[in-house]
Amino acid sequence: MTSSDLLFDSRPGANPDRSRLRNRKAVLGQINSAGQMGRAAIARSLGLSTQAVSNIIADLEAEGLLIERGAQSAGRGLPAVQYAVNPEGGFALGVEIRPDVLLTSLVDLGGRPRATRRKVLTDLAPDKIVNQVLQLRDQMLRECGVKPDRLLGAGIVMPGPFGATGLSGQASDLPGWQTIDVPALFSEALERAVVVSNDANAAAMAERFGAAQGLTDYAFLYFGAGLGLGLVHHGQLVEGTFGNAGEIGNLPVMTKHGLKPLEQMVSRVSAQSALAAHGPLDIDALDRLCDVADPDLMRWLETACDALGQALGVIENLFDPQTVILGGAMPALILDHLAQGTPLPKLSVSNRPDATLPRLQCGTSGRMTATFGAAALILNRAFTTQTTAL
Amino acid sequence: MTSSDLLFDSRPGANPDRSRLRNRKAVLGQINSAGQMGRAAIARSLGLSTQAVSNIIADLEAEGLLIERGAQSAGRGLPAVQYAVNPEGGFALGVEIRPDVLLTSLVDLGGRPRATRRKVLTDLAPDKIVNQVLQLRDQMLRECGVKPDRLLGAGIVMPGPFGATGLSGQASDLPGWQTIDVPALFSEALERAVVVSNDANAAAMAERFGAAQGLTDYAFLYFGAGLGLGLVHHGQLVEGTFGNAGEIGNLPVMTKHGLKPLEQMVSRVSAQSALAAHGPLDIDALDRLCDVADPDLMRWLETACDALGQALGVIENLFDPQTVILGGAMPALILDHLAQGTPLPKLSVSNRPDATLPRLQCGTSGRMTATFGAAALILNRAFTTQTTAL
DNA sequence: TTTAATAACTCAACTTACTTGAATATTAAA
DNA sequence: TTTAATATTCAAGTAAGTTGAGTTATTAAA
Repeated sequence: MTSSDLLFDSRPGANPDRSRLRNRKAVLGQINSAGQMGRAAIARSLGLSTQAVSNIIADLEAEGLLIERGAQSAGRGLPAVQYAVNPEGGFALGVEIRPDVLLTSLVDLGGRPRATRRKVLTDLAPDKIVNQVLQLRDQMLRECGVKPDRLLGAGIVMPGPFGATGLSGQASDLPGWQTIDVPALFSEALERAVVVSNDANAAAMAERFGAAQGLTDYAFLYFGAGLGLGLVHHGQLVEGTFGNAGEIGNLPVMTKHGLKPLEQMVSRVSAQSALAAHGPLDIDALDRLCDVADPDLMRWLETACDALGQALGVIENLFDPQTVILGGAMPALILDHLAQGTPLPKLSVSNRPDATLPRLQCGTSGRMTATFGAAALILNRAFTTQTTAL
Repeated sequence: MTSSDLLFDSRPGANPDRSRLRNRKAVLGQINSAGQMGRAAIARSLGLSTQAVSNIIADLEAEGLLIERGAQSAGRGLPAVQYAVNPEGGFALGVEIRPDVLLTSLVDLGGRPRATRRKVLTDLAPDKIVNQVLQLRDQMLRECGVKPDRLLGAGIVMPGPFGATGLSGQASDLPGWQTIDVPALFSEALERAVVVSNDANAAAMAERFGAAQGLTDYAFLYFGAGLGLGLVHHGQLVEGTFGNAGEIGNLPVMTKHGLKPLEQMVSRVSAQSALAAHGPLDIDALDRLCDVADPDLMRWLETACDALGQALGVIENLFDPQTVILGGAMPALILDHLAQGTPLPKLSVSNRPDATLPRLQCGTSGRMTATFGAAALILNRAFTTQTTAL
């Protein structure tokens, strides 16, 4: 069994092969979310015998997916030999296709980005983009000295919503891609497992190696051009029937000027238009304005926080998440302001006197979070078993 | 292995025992959602060998969980012997505890209610209620001639939200139950598997044997005293960190009189208060008013439909469900009016030209849907494997 | 009508991966 | 120093799914 076999295969029926695969993922996932662990502790947490875990660890270590971390004494008894995920054990390619630009990343098994590329797009034709991706993949693999066979797969992020919906036909759509079988296209070209999702979902997955490490139920509010929501339930994305769950941009919120769509109050575009007097502003310009506490920006922040608070109430009451994470293509300073300044709704199931996690917090992977998240979609496949229920 | 072993045990690690259990559930679940199936077809759908399915079917049939339905020819080749779930094979107890009344049901493995009981509560003390439940269980088992060992488990429905939250302290709370370990309480008394959830979640599960048969992703809007939402993702409930997901009652909706909480516009209580001039109205009285198209009720319906349409937009855009189902303690006529009269939001990911399912429809299990659903929580355990991911 | 193709199903032997129980090593507490 | 607790490995045992050959029933073509 090679490491790329770790991905996919999730038919409902269990047989020795698939059980083995499942257990390997469970062991890796457990170690990943705990940082490091010993055989016996893993066995207990998974409900397996230590012998079984021992065998699996031997395999995973031989394949380079795990590394020994020495023994750690914890009270009476023989100290347990600790194992951790070997970041060098595998890599995932992250691809984010936007109407204007192609972003790629190479992320290691530890969730750390090792290389990134940014390429302005002039031709959106699928085969052109596939070729660019192949080139960028090779560049990044070479740059990092990674052997191609260590590449587990690729995650592709594309603008949603997918298919013909009441929200389609927006500026974010990629012309010429509507009728394409995207997973097949990339999977054939890359000869690897491929997962496709939207930016908010990918960003949510990226946080499994950041703010959401060890969490199983959380939401991610993603700032792209607009605003998207990524939902994680039991460690898996809630993508919806057609992959369009989390379209929160049109959520109506109350403002001084009546009801407005959320993303008209809370998004990069909304900030930019509130600051139109300053001329065209990119993210860095916004960052500088925030740094000097520009009054126009502060006013926008106030209205944004208010709107965000309303959205937070809806998200919390509908999902009851462990936490809600903010991130995306916004200056970290502004995200901080939002996370700190947003009024936490009182009428919420998350308004608990005994809460241990913050109800709203910032993500850890910065502006490229969706591009890294694209890769995290694949990494998640190595750490968990997908469940095709019913 | 006895049939009650079918429930629970869902540790992450796979071993022969658990794989067997998993496969048994998968076979049962597949047959249940398809109605009837042959060995080979099941094997294909689950990714198992026909031999494995054959062995499992032999066991399940011997245990009385499956019944043969004769051979069915489909093209060339030996006709496949069809199997269906034997409704008599197992039963689940449904218990709904409200502040004023105790409702119970006995539901067979086919999802059909076989007996119900309703008992006005004067004493809410946990031990008193447990005793009542034991009595009602025995009554119902006797009435239906069901042997006690055919009882798989019990689902308990209680008013949410659970734990101390910003929404707690409402009228629906059960005094004296806040600090109780409810699953343990009933599980010890009944000596059976016990699942606890809220009314909306239970109602959602009830529809797996009704309007949502064969569906894996849908939402259920439940009319109780207020309004609740049950979310089903990949055939499993999305209950949230503390079991409080789906608290949609406080969702702000726009009305002629400004923003109002959804359940102030769409709920039995809201209908009753809109019709206060008619004096106190129970569900049957509402039904009669609807039947004669009472103008006050029609006016209420109009505002309710408008509010419901807004909520529907939020649900659809956040979850992208296959369908949204309406049900609960409301007259069927009113539910029909709501399902028909609610404006389907245009700005929605569910607004698809090629949609095959209705975006909004009525459930099939009537007023007792939460009580039946309580039992369905258990039945669902017999047909699917829970996944404790990460 | 005969024959070939197709598909479902069973039997018996085989394989795989987990479990069990005994043995050993290491640490902390008595 | 002794005892209890815990981690780990080894070797044998077990359970469940797979494989491949053979049987039976049905459709479609010769």
